[in-house]
Amino acid sequence: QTPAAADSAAATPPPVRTRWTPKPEQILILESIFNSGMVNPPKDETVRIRKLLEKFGPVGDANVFYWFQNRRSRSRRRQRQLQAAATSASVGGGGAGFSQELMAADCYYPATFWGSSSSSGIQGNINISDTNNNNNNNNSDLINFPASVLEQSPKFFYEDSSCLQFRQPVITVFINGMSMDVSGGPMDVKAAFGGDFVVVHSSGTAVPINEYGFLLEGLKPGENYFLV
Amino acid sequence: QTPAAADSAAATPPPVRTRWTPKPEQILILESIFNSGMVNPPKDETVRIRKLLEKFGPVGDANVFYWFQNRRSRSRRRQRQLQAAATSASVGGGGAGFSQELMAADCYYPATFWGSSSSSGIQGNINISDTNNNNNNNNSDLINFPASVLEQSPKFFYEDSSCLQFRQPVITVFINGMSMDVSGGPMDVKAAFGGDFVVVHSSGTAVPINEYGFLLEGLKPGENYFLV
DNA sequence: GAGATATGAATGAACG
DNA sequence: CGTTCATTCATATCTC
Repeated sequence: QTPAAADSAAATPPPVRTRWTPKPEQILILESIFNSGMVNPPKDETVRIRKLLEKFGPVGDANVFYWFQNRRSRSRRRQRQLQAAATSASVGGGGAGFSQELMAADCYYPATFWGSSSSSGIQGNINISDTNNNNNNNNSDLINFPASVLEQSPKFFYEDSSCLQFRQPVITVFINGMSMDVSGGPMDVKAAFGGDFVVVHSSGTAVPINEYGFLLEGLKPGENYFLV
Repeated sequence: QTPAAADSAAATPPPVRTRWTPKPEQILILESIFNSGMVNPPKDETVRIRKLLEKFGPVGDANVFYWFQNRRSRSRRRQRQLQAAATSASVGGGGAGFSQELMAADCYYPATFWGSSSSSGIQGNINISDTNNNNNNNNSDLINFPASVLEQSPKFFYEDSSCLQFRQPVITVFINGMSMDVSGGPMDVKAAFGGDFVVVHSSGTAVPINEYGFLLEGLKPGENYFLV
């Protein structure tokens, strides 16, 4: 039953969750299975797991499947992240940021694929989602712009130190008669001027571009060009 | 679900989760990057951004990743919302070459752009994850830096002198009859003009915007536009 | 300081 | 599997 239903609104007392929200007990079970090494349960295992989980609340095979998929994916990502973090050196400030999750060991498992390669239906059953989205919540969500941000204007950069960023010289040229500052090196015409223009020098010769739309050479400071 | 309540433990032992609170300077930087068109920075870019932000306070790659993810999501939703609100406006129109395209305001775009169409490979999309390897090369012989990486409104333009600089050529156009300097590349309409306008060229055609409310292409120097 | 809002973080569900 | 989207949760921030 979709919210549509035509009839009058009002109804939506039934707290229909569009997406599965695992109960703490379910998470505990899933977590322990995962941590035991079974990070990628075959289909039949998935079904068993689902049945186990059902004792604590509605859940479908697909939910279990997705859970493991996400768990593997995110666990691995985190692993990589901090691996990389270790690689990168110091930098003072050391970041903040990351969340908890102590890092359940990501122990890989032989990997038994189920269902052959990929997808193909994960199985069609289920889902809790029986529907609906509902929600009458109307949240307004207007924009926003950190007003406070605009106020405090700071002077940024002025001190650099570790930022190997190469910067390209900015030169001043005349485009269609107007003075303009542009990158001194080869540039992406479309990105810079907003369209696939042919840049023509005042002498009448067009500035050559490569197959990607980049100027092969930078413009010459103080010269006049036209966008055609 | 509240962490409490669960008899047995849940999956979040550490109840104290302090969240990153970006400094005004950091927000300004992030906003300018986003508004410049880089709405979905690849992993390496994310790292660079994080390093830049670190000058103003502790921050991790994950924070940057989440920031862009949330920014895209919320910007997109907002855009969708007001597009829906505008749907009621006459749509088809047929012919008169004028009003017709006023509402063509929303042409979806692939999503990761900023290299503009063809930039050669800088873009890719990855995220925090990335794995590995790859990236071998880096000898770009062409690209240097996405030209579209920049700064957006000429007003704030911290001509700094250090690293990473986001700046795009500024062009002069006429908006509602007034001469005005704007970013030459794709820009965030709302951020630039202060409202969700449809930018109409003097020829009567509307300048297309993407799902985030960004102009797909920059304005043309010296041309006349109207905000509707 | 309770309620409303802005927004960082987390995660289920897809897609390719 | 990596990536991305849509929601949801939780907290920082602001207001009266």
